[in-house]
Amino acid sequence: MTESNRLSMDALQISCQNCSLSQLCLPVTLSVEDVNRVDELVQREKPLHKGDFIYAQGDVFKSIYIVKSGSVKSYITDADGREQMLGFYLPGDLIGLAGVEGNRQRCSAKVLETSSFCEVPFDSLEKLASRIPALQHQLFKLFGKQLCVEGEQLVQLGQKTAEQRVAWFLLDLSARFARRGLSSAEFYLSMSRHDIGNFLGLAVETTSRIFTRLQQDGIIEVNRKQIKILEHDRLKQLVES
Amino acid sequence: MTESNRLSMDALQISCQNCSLSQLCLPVTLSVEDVNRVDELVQREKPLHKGDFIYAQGDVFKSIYIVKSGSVKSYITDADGREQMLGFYLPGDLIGLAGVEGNRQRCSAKVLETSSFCEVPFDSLEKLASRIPALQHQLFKLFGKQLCVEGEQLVQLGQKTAEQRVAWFLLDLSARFARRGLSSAEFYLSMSRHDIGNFLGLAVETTSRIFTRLQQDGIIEVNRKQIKILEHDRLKQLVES
DNA sequence: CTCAAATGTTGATACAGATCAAAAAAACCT
DNA sequence: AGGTTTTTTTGATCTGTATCAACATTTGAG
Repeated sequence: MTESNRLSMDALQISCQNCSLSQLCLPVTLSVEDVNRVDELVQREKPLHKGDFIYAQGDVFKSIYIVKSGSVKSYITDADGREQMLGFYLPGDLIGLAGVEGNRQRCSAKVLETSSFCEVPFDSLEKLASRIPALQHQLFKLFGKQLCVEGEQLVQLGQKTAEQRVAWFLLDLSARFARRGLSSAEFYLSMSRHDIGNFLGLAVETTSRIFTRLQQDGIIEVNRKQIKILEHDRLKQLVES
Repeated sequence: MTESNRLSMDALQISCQNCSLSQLCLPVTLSVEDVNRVDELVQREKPLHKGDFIYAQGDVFKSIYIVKSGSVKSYITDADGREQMLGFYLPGDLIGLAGVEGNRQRCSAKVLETSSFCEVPFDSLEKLASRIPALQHQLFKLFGKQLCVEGEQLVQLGQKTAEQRVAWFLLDLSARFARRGLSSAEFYLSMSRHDIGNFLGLAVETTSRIFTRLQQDGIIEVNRKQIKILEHDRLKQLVES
């Protein structure tokens, strides 16, 4: 296959029109022309690798990003250098919205495994949004969704036991994989135990112990980073009890 | 003073044009005409009293609200009935943004003391925003700001000790009062110790003890709900240590 | 004004989860 | 492949904060 061939195939494959993720990041009835207008804004860079930054805390805010493949973690580093995980992002998820305020990225976004992205310059997107009401509405909804996600996280950190937090974490991921057409019962954790613990406000050791305990109880099966949920219902019970 | 007199004075007083809070909720250079267009959307209802709901979790999302006077708490009630405080709102603060997602209020907003509000129907605001780019931009920024606020909260809940959380809480309020032209050193807490504890992920007893300890250490002076910050710097040190 | 209910404070105790320590397992180099 | 580093697991101990209990204070209702 010649280089030009590959390029044209890529160009064909990569457009919002036929992107399987568009139901996640553009779940709105935009006309074909409108989708194409959005599509024209999208910059598709080379894939990034594990440990690479999409952006770092303090960077000038320019674009938002949509995960096309792979996964990403975002976290805040506070005054005394400690990190607080804010979230993990899967294909179709949007990253960087909080940056609008103050024109600076409020957190760092680091790639957990080789991943690719769509980059959308926010000022262009804004301009387009004021011409396409449905797009504007969609953007507001995406902001609102992010607020809900963080609200749910606050509930977890504020009230739940270590076991409940881990159970919630697994169920949340499970549901998110399911929405992407992947197995809700068996999946791979691209983030470290340390990251999971930090995200949930727990020490690494506690996180590890809970995984072990859930396995001993026959609720999940853990194989390193591969997780199998054996008893979805009991996991759910744990979270709500 | 006749009834009609009072009404007209109210009408005069209450407009975005001359509202002292507009720098908080509309901090953007909109033209006089544009501000008036926003103003036309604003519904100003009678004040609500302590314990009244602005909206309850699950209500259909219709409007966003700006606190004009008084204060408000917002919280999520989860499956097993426990509440998690999401935030406290002061004059100029916006409430209800998270509701855009799913068209339902994601949390309840309850009035902490007699308070008044501006209600802005969101669909009208959206329509106006697509005609006024600066307004659209401002709305995006307000969403972004809310995301930052919640991100900061996650850092607090995830990493800090009880003492650090209370110190942060006091400094945060202090700064917010200051931005409203009120004293940053002395203020009134309209929320209960229970609410503060819940917000910070602490038991009431712990919260109360920390207030006492901070007072014993000469850092603050507590008189029931009246707080005086004596040593702003030591408070700041606590948060960052 | 008086009593009941709600809110706040203080003390004693228990325990979940942090921290310390060390070994085991994986991942990463060159 | 072999050696180094990183990540994960497991065990022992410690501690901050929750919980339980009791009392004090404030608020609110009639």
